[in-house]
Amino acid sequence: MGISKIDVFNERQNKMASVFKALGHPARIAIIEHLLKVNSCICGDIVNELPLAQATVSQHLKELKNAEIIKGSVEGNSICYCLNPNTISFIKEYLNNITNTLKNQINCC
Amino acid sequence: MGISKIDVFNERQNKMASVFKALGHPARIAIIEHLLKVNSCICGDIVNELPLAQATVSQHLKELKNAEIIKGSVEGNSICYCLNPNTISFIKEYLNNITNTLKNQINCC
DNA sequence: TTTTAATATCGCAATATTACGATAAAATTT
DNA sequence: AAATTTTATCGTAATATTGCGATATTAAAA
Repeated sequence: MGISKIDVFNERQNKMASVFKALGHPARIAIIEHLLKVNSCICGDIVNELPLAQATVSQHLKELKNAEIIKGSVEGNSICYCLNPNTISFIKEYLNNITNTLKNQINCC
Repeated sequence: MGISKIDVFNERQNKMASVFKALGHPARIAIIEHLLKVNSCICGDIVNELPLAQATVSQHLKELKNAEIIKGSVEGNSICYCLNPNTISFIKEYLNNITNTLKNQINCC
């Protein structure tokens, strides 16, 4: 017991959940906001920006990369990170669908 | 160790993370999609729609309610649930800000 | 080639989440 | 009032996440 029953949900549901889950931690939100703030790709100063150990930041970056929320490319002896606009758009589209469906809906609450 | 360091991040970051976290489980995505599918509020048949025990569904509903993603109101001896459009809009705005900032950004990845 | 710098991974402890049976609570029906 | 229906909560086991020190890896610099 206690194991997530991801096999009983469809692929889209699992995909959406995993993207949202990746966004569901303040450290990862902070990473995203830092990437936005510097107005370019980041090659190497993310660790210094966060009040977390290097190993921890690396783990969070990995999760954001797995969810394709950020992209990373090797640049010399550091790695450049930036947001993946495709995934942001993907989430926005999902939410737009929700909003559009809600518009035509009879709500009692 | 291992405890989330939510105290070192700002309020907005923690708020965003908690909303995304609430969306970060396929069962909760399925609940949301079911609420959309029936095209109205749901008074009582969520449990039968999901391949999960009643206690588990109740727990997921609670999390969605805590994150203000759904609203619930008592209706006779059942409870009516529907999506909270405000929270959906809140998330969309956050993502719009990201997209807008990305537009003016020099990306190297 | 050795040193340095930047990231990633391992291993572990602490904590959180997930799932569900059992039971409680509250309103409806009989 | 007793039975039924609906939802919430408790307790607990299984699993997942978080955080970090230690260590590995990889590339640049000296």
